[in-house]
This record gives sequence, C-alpha cells and structure tokens, in this order.
Amino acid sequence: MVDHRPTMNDVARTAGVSLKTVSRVVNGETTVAPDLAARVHAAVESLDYRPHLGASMLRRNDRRTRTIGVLLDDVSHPFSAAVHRAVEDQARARGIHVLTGSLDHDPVRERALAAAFAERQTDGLILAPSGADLDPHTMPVVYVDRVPTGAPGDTVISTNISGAAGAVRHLIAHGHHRIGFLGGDRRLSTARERYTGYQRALGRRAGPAVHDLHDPTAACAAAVAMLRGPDAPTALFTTQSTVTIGAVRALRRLDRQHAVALAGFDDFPLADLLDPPVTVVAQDPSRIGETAALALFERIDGYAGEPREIRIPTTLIPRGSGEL
Amino acid sequence: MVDHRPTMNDVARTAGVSLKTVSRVVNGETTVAPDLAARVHAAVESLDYRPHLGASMLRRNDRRTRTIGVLLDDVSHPFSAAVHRAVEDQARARGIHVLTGSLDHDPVRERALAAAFAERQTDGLILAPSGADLDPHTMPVVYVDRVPTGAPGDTVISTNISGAAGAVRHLIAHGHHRIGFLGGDRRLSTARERYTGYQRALGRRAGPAVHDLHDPTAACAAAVAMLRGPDAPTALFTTQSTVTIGAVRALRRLDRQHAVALAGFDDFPLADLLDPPVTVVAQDPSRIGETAALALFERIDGYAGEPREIRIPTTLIPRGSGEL
DNA sequence: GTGAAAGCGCTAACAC
DNA sequence: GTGTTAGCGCTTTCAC
Repeated sequence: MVDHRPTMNDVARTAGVSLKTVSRVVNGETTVAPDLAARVHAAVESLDYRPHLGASMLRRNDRRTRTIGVLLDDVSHPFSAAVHRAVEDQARARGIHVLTGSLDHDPVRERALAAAFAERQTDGLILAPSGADLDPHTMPVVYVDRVPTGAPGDTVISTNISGAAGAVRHLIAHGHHRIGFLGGDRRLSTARERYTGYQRALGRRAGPAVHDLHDPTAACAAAVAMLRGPDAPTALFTTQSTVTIGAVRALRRLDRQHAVALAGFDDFPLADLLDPPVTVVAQDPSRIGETAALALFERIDGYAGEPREIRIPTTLIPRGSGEL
Repeated sequence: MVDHRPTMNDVARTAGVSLKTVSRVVNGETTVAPDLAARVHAAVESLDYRPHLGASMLRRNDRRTRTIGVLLDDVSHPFSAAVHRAVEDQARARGIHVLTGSLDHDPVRERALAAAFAERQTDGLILAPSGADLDPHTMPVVYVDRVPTGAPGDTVISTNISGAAGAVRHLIAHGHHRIGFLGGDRRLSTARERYTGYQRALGRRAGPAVHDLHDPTAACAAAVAMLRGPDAPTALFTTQSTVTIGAVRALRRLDRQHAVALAGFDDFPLADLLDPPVTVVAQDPSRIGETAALALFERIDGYAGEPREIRIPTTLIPRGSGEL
C-alpha cells in the first residue's frame, strides 16, 4: 500500500516485476510474457495506477503532449464557439486534447497565452490573429478567420470578398441603388475584405459607409443615423452578425423593417424567425474549424510545404429581408 | 549556440553561472546578486529560453500544473459557452489555463475525458455531469448545471424549482388554467426539478406534459400535437431554450403565436426580437461559471468542508409571449 | 523476453 | 549568495 499517487515503481513492486516491464505493458508493447503482463494489469487495477503523461513526455523521443491550443476572439461568441467545437471533434478523433483561450482582440493577451501554451509544450496552435504583428511562433500554427500580419502561416478563412460582393449584387438585383455599408474593425482583414467585396459590386455607386462598429449598440446608432441622413439608403449591407443585429434593432425602432432591405455577412441563430427573416451570407464555422485542425495535424506530423491559404466558401441564404 | 530548444543548462553555460542560479532568477527569487541576475536575463533573452513547465512541475513540491479541466455538454451551445467563458475569465485572473471538452451527455466520454485530464495532472475539474453514476474523481471537482449521482461534490446550479414555479404562476396570473409542459431529458436533474416547479405551481390542475425532448424539431412536433389535441392548452411552459425555440416554430406554423401564451426556462439570444418577444426565466450562466471556478479554486487550495450546493437565482423576464 | 543504469529539464535540500 | 548533489516518473539504451 502507498499513500501517494501510485507510480510505475509501486506497480512494479506489487506485481513483482521490474519497472521496465511495467512500462512495456502500459505502453502496449507485445514483447512481454502473458503471465507477467497479467500480473502487471492486476497491479495497475488494484492500485488504480494512472500513467503520468508529463513525466513520460519528458523522456520520450517524440516529445508530443498530444495537446493543442485554440485561441479565438471569444469562446462564448457563436462563431468562435462553433470553430472551437469543430476543432475539438477533429482532435478527439486523434486522441488530442485542447487548451482554450479568449483573446478579445487583445494582442497582449495573444502573446501571453501563446507563450503560456508554449511553456506547456502544446504540439500546435490554432489562432484567430488579433491584427497586430505576431511574434514568430515556436510551434506549428494555423490561423483562422483572419489573415495574419507579419508571420506567414497556413490560414483558413471564408471567401469574404466574393461572399460580400454576392450579397450586395443580390440587393442590386432586387432594385437597390443606394446601399449603405455598416462594417467592423478595419484593422482586421475580414472587415477590409468584406468592404472590398461591397465596393467591387457597386463600383463608383458605393453608398454611405460606417466602419469600426464593434457591438449591436454602436451598430444600431450608426444605422439610425444613416437612415435619417440625407440620401438615406434603401438597403443595408452589414459585415458581421453583431452589426446585423444592431441594424435589425435600428430598422425596428424606425419601423422601417419592411421598407429598407438588409443583407448581413455571417449567419446567426433565429435569423429565420425574425420579421422579416434576415437574408445572410452564411459562413461555415464548423468547416473552418475542421479544416484548420486537419491542416495543423499535417504540420505537426512534419509537413513543411509553403504556407497555404484555404478559403471556405460562403452561402447566400435569401430569407426575406434582402428581397424587399 | 544550440540547435535544440534551449534548456536551463544552456542558459547557465551562456551566462557563466550555475544551473541553480538560473533557476532562482527564472523563478523570481530575490537572493541573487544583481550582476549575475542581469547576465542570466541577457542569456535568456539571447537564447529565447522558455521554461519547461512539465519538467518543473515534476520536481516541484506543490506539483501544480496551473491547469484545470472544463467538461460541458457542448462548448458551442450558448449556455455551455457562457459558463466556459466565465470560468476562463476567473482562471486567467489567477494565471490558470483551461482544457475543455464537450460530452454530448455521453457518460463514456465523460469517463474517458476525466481520465485523460487526470493523466495530464490537471489541478481540478468543472463538470456538467452526464447523469450516469460517476466514478470517484482523483482531483477536486465542482459540478455545474446538474446534481451529480453517486459522487457528492460542490454543485453550482440554477434555482430550477422556484424559477419554473414562478414562470408558471406568471402564466396563471395572466388567466391561464390549462398550461402545457414541454420538457427535456428526465435522466437529468434539471429537467426533473423544472417539472417539479411546474407541478408545484399548478397543483392538481397540471396540464398535458411531454418529456425527453432534445432538439427544436422534436419539441416543435410535440407542441403541434399538443395544440391540436383535445383540451388544447392556452399556454405553454418549456424547460430549456432548444425546446422553447421548437415551441415558437410550432406556434408560428399554426399561426397561434398571438393566441397561445409561452414562457420558457433559459434565455436565448434575440428572444426579445421575436414576434411576440419571448418571456423567459433567465439563468445566469456567467455567474454559474464564475461561482464554480471560485469554488474549485478553494478546493484546490485545500478547503475540505462538506460538499456545498450553491443555487444561482433565476430572473423572470416578461417580454410579451407570457402576457397574452 | 527481461532488467539495470542513465538521463529528460527542472527544483529541493544542503553544503560552502 | 552560490553551487553541488540527488531525484521527480518515466523511457531509452544496452546488457543479459
């Protein structure tokens, strides 16, 4: 009997074999006599022995922790949460575990968490880059949702330009000429790319634009101001779900929800139950997470090709608000 | 120069001091002469040395990894995601990191992930128990959202009975006598407790009830059947947001959304933008996560009192659907 | 097939 | 103040 957490040594003593034999059995090596293996298994059982992954990885040749880090904007935001879940599912399929962190677009936190994960010897990192220049990373990294600045690497990201252009063309096809733009943080490549798509679809007829909106409240205020202004647009294009929801609230407040068309980038739960149901360009966060995880595992397994940029297609979902 | 990841030994050699001096500097001990400390810092800088947390924790007396595990139903579900985020915020404040996993109500996965986290020497675990009997855990555990069976421990959970009873009394106060019940998985304590609250408010006048609904589709079908049945209820009470959303869809499909009242347990995004806006009993997932994290840290720090059951209050939010 | 000895990167205990 | 030695729990190497 031992009073501390049992070690391999305790198991060896109980089973009456050498430490190394226990190691062989625990690691599933087949070169152990059946009777010895049985005694080891019995001892493991009776002592409730659990291997110490940290100690094993310290000595092991491959030095893998079978743990990856996932750093996203905010694990409670639907988009990040869906990416997280998809990564987790792919990781589970390979017996890999996931350390998480929310960055809230803070480059300082990004650096601190990436460093902390490195000290924990994670095998790799999936990262939604904050927008500031990145330190070079000491482990394989795959970026999601945004193009990183200053540190090239595999990047998995939506077809922002064509998706945004498609939504705006959809509004144009329904007779709109003056289409207002409500966008997010221009320091991030997503907001910039979606604005490019908007401009590309409209050419020189691009309407009023407000940028750098972060939350529904600010977006609502901006939309109200735009709709009350001179040359008010007859349709709105929004670049992220928080802004879209703010625009929905603005249209309600002005009671113009059936008069002004709306198309938003990024789908959100219950968009189809609103009145009118909201037309969106849906991203595929699950596929983004899954693809990023698979790319990361390839890198961890030694793939050393050039950085890849993988674009995940978006889908226009006409629901009503964009067809007014 | 070294070609592998630099170790303390490399730093010591570069700085011309002993290994132990480097250890002291890296760990912030103040008993080092300033000039030696400066040389060590310079060497750390130039080699880009990063301490190896696994090795340090192996030898250290306190044997803390400063990592906890968080096992929830589904990290992409809004409730779980909000709990996760709140736990993460409390953990960050203490320099602790978070390993996550989604259980999908699967006891097998719960056991496997808890065991894997134990091998990784997490300092503690926050767990939404799957409902099956739990193995005794080898580390401090705090349960969230549900009362565990077979393994007592600190539990942080909403005031399910009084919250549900309050919502049903609210419907009664608005003139409803026949109130239908649509509930979730009865193997879980949450669903049972909310049904108890429903019964308590109605006494022997309890109306038709359907249990074990898992998703909006099933809930929608059950609601349609109930509203088309004999003695159709004039109001519905639902016990979780997935079921509430199913009921909303059912009322829409029958075009009865302004005729049949609805109150749901658990708030959800955009509930206030639906028509009519949905009256709910809001839980406080952030506070649940925060409270659970603090309780876990107390346990990790050695608190050994009796298991505690901490109830987090719910709030009735009348928005329209419950006041018809 | 099995075991003894060495050592992964680091910290504890104790000397100087 | 600083360095030396031992050893955390495990896997490697290499002898038997």
